[in-house]
Amino acid sequence: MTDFSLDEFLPYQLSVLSAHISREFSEIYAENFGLTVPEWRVIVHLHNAGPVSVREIQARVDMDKSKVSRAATRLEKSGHITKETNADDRRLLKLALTDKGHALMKELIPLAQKFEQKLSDRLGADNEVLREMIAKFVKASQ
Amino acid sequence: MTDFSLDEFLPYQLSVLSAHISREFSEIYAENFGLTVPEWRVIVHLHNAGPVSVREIQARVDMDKSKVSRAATRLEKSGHITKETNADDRRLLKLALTDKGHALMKELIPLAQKFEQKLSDRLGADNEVLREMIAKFVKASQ
DNA sequence: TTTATATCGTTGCAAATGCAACGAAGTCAA
DNA sequence: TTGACTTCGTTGCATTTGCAACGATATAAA
Repeated sequence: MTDFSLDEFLPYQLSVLSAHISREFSEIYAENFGLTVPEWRVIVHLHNAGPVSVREIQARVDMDKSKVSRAATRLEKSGHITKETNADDRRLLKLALTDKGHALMKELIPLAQKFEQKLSDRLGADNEVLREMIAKFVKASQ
Repeated sequence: MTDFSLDEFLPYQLSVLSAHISREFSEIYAENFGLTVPEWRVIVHLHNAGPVSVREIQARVDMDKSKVSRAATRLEKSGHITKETNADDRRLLKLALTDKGHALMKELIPLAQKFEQKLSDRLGADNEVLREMIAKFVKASQ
């Protein structure tokens, strides 16, 4: 009988690891701010990149466009972003943070940085090497 | 304005990496055998561990019990596993692979090993170190 | 025995998901 | 200008998900 251990299967390990860490972090911003993961990704990207289209976010943040669209709708309803049509190309939207959105980011970013620090502590001596390797692996897998 | 890059945020990187690799692999067994990820996890665990309860799988395979239960129901319908009640404790189920289930595993395991090899090639010199570090990280995060 | 409490697997339900299809808007060649 | 084709964001739909609640069974104390 062929032997095979799920525990040592890299796709499985990565999935478990990612799920645990995502949940750990999302509990922070879900509890405090009522955000979902897609909303978090959209709002962070808008904070970094400034006003952009749905298509732009979709490409940069690894989410289906319907997921982006729905997250953007919720963020608009909660007053964190605005949606305008791009005057140059009226197929495109221009999503942008509101003042309320910026204020939210001002609270969220320190929490994210604190969480990053927590992960670094958890990794100890492996921290930098592991991060570099994962970054390389991400690129090689895209 | 505080700066924060999603690209360098470890939870995000892990999520993207895990999603890509899971999809890459699931395309193999989804196309060829019509399995979902939860079904794959259940059937692999049964192959390794022999007959066990839903509770046992839930704990060992990092899935909610409802997910395990539904995957098991589908696997039973497709003839890959059987469900019996445990005679010693009639609250428990005893899930076990059928001959058809064993035959499926005999085909699937080589594909999984081939995929592992592909990932190892992709990782190159990082392969062993990264795997060790991830295993450690998984344990530290549980 | 009776009663209270815990555990097991299933199910109902609301929310989230991926995917395809859609209308609107843009492009470009005939 | 027309018509074919592409791209954008939204939406419909079937499926999956997480979570809580449930009945059934087991355990243990009164």
